[in-house]
Amino acid sequence: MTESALHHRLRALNYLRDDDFDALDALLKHRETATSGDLVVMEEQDMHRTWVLLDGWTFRYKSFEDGRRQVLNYMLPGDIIGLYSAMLRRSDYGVEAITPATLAVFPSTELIEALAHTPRLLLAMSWIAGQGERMLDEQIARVGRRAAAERMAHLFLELHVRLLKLGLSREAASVLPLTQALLSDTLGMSHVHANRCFRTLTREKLVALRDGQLVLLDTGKLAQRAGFDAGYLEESAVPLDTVQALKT
Amino acid sequence: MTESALHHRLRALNYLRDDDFDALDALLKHRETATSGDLVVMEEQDMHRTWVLLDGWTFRYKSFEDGRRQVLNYMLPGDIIGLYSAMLRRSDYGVEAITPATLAVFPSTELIEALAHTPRLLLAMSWIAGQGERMLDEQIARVGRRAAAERMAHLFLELHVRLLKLGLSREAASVLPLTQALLSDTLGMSHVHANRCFRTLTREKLVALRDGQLVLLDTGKLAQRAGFDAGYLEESAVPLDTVQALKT
DNA sequence: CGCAGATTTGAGATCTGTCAAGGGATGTGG
DNA sequence: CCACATCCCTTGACAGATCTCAAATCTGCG
Repeated sequence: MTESALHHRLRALNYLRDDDFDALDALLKHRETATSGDLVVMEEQDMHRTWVLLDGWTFRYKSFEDGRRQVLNYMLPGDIIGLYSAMLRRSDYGVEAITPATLAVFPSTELIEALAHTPRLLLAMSWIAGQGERMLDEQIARVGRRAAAERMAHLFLELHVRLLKLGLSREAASVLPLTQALLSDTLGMSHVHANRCFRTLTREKLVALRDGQLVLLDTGKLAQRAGFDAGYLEESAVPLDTVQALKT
Repeated sequence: MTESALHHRLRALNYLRDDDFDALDALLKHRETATSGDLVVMEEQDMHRTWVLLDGWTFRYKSFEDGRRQVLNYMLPGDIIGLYSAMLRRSDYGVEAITPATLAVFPSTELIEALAHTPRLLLAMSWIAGQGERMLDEQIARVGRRAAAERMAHLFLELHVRLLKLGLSREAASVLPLTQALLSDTLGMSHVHANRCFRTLTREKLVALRDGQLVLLDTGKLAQRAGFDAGYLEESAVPLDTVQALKT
């Protein structure tokens, strides 16, 4: 089994043991693939499964009866989809693939069982869940309290930093597989206004469309433009005394 | 020890045993009180503790350098503050009491330890975390994709339904301890506009200010006004097969 | 009484949405 | 190869929503 982004992320925690990883690997046996536009999770669908995104981009969203849609967050390799599936009867959200994607999928009950027997893995999963919640917090603040163009620049930087941490991008720039319609649904604005904001950033030479791809040109200036502080993305190690408690 | 809102909430799950509750009670020994306006958690503060709100209202927020502020969610009795504290070095958010409040407080490491030894409690806590995330999701959709007055009506209903479930309100109406400034920071609008939306709802006889208190007059019409669907607040029981996995 | 905080309102500037239309790229079927 | 459809990006014009600035009222409190 190849080393997945999740493995890499967990290994950085520096306290999981081989048998913890064995328990994880046992979950990740079954694979699924999705192509761009495929639904991984349908809204209102019964959720008995959990996914680990191994490769590709997906996003989680809610849609309204009248067609409006709100993107909640983006999931990149190493992210977990449906961590709470075992606890929730139905999903309130949908998950769709942006790029071709590979996922590991398993019954949520198996996750619960695994966590119940490997407390260090439990700690690690909680840490991942905590990371996810911090990004949801920031999405709320972004949509609620930032100006439209700053919202966009801020989102770009969040994704850039996440890609950097995953080794999927270079320091200077990132390429994002996002359409302006998707951006507008993420940032809570019309697609026309999303285009206006994007064009503004383009004229400022901060971003560009090259061969139909969204390219970040100057992440430093973007950060300044957005008032971006990557603190909420820091994957700080767990304090040692917390780990001590789990030396079974 | 009196039966807390958290106990009541967990008891409704119908699968926790006495020893699970014992483990919980062991955590809840130490109490804190806060008065209106007190900070329970400071932004940027080191977080080694977790709180269980026993009584009163608090809210969680992020603030910007320039004074802007975004409320992320409201916490009512039975809610947990800092569930991920053990994993995160610093808090990215603050927590402030709206009303006089009583909280149980304990080192986050104790929570981890307790969860590692009582898998059913782990499942229950994950369930609570899942509830919390569903409300964050809805807050994103509310702020991102609803019109201002609908945002407000929608928030009112979320709080009303939560109060109902807690037995802290009557079916017909609720009284909310929120100022319009706080509402504006929750809904992502200026306090002037919050007032205008509120006045609109007032003129429609859906809400009122009585003796300085925010009163919901007609939750049925409010729900219609907001396109409110309480589905995301349903605390559905865990499927039986999930629980089976934990019959140790 | 004076002060601080909360609510309320008006006026004008600015932001954002809707409607409408056009262009470019891509893919499919004939 | 062309005709056509589809999807995405782009722009202009106008209407409507929302923000900022400013000021007035009210309440509770010391």
